[in-house]
Amino acid sequence: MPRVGLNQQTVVREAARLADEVGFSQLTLAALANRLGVALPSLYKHVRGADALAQKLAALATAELATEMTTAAVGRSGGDALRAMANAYRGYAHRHPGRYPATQRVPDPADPEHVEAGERAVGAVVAVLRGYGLTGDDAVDATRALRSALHGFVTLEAAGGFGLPRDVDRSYQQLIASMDISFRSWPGTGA
Amino acid sequence: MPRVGLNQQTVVREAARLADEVGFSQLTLAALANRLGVALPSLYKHVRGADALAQKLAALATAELATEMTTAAVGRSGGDALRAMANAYRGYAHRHPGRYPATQRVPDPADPEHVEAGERAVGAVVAVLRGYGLTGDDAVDATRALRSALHGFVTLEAAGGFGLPRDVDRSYQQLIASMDISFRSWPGTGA
DNA sequence: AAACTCGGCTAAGTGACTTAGCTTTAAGGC
DNA sequence: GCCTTAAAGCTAAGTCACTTAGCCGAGTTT
Repeated sequence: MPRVGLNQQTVVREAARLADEVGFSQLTLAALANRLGVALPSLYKHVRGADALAQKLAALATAELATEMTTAAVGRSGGDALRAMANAYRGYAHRHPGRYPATQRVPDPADPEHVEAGERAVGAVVAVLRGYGLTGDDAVDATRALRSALHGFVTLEAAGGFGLPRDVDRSYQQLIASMDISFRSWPGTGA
Repeated sequence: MPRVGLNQQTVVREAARLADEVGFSQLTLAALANRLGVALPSLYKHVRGADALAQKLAALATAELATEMTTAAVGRSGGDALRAMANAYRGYAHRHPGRYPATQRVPDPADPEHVEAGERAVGAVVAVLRGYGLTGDDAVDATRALRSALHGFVTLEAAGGFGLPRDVDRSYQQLIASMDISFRSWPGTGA
């Protein structure tokens, strides 16, 4: 039997592609093995199992998302940076519907790349909020608020929770605009 | 063999209890059958299968959540109503960690009770927003924003995405306060 | 060329869901 | 009070996904 020449990276990358096609919850080792042209148990030479694959996929997707968020915000500030980053966030979820859910997995402390990717993602948000003068506790609260809003919107949208998809773009822009207003007069700032 | 005397309602109610104990994703027909004192295939006399059970559980949980949201907001208005409803929302998710994820399933058009429950939940939000003078397109956008924020926060919190759980309560109150500010000067209102 | 590593394989076991088909309970008609 | 019958329970068996064990040959190293 000729060797296919897999390694962990090729396996995880193909898993990401497959997840985007069939959905994260439909990602199965059998389908992945089939796609890679090997028998299913052969995958265990490269990943420790289904859960470990999901974790590695999370690390990959989180790193990609963090990069796109950072890139979008660079060279901008305030509402401009916020809009760019928020649109990058939702754009990633749209382009990678299978990878996005993976990013919600809490980083594995045993995987430095995963931890670093998570820190970069949060760091991108914190950097944007610093442009609003938010630091310390306020930055923590505001970061959580922004993450909640973005993640919640994208998740509900993906789940089909918004009825007709017609005006979803506009609703998202309004959400961003409302967050912009909130951050300018953040509750804890003046009081 | 004496009959246990199950029906669909008892099965779904027990599934809800079990889900709260072991988690929605760990809810299994085998465990449920064991809990009810019957063999696994016997459950098929009452529910059509695992997916149908999840849908019925979604209908139950959505109805409960809608009731709690409505009850919390009744007799209040503006920021008062918003705070009460938001706290009821998160409170339900805390008290019923297994049922809450079920509420994210889009209502099954073939299940009138499920559809009605979903409408009541959205109706509760819309009613609160009417207290801010938000109607029409603005109400649609604001409803989506509020649902996104609440759902996103609760989901990230449940997933352990907020690091130390110490100040999560305060962050939630700040989120609500920021939504209150947003709704008072909703982006689309004045412009 | 021999040896060794390692990436592939087959075989086999577990747990979850599902279907098919049988049995027996319990209710209702006669 | 018996007989019929719908339905609630059961066992048996099949599918699918994940996992482990252990074999074998390809490719590299010496």
